[in-house]
Amino acid sequence: MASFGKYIKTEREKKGWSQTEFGALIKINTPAISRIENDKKRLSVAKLELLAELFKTDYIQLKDRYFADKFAKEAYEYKCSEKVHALAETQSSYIREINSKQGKMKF
Amino acid sequence: MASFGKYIKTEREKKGWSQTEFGALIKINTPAISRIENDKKRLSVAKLELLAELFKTDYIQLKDRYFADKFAKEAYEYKCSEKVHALAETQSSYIREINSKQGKMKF
DNA sequence: GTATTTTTGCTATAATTGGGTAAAATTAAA
DNA sequence: TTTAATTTTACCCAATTATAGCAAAAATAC
Repeated sequence: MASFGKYIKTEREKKGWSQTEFGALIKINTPAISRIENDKKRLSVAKLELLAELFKTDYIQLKDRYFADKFAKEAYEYKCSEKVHALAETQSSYIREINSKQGKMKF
Repeated sequence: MASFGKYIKTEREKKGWSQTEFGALIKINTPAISRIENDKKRLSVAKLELLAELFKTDYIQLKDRYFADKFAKEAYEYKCSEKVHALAETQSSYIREINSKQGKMKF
């Protein structure tokens, strides 16, 4: 699976939009689009909903893809072991569990 | 598996250190230790190596634990699906693959 | 060779973060 | 219960990180 940036590039091209046209739709200027597509900069999370609409794709899946890419890059940057995502999975289950029992999150 | 903050608290107590004593060793003041143990703030990544020494534990494993906690919290905060970490795993493999083929990372 | 599209450099500003001080609250000990 | 030690809260700040924009260079298409 390609990076999130490459995914955006591919989908944008499928739609036949230039970076400038696409940028106008999602309200980001052309240089920023370029940097996003080349994974030099990250699309802000706030734009994901609009992005899903523009690409006519499922928002939740898009968000998962976005964060998966983010986590993978961070894990790579900090030289985490291959086990880190499995551990994160365990940790997520734990968080879900304690938050279904008691009410709130405290972090 | 408990949060990273609770892990620190547990290990600190095993050593019989007060937050202040532990803080002196790791060079962070007492209130900050409290916030870290209660998952209100995050220990800076730069302290992980020293932390591993103090706790006499493996640095790589500690780092994995730290990032697993970070990823899990972020996934929870943004309401990612349970699939996100598995996706991240796939993404990590992809990054490792392209970086063993070509030389550098560009992100 | 010109026009369109994409990328790079640089800059300004907003947001986040890790940690600091002082003081309040809690817990333990006398 | 008073005092002493420990932990937590409220508020603040410096430094990094992110966002976003313009101008101009580079690349691609026509």
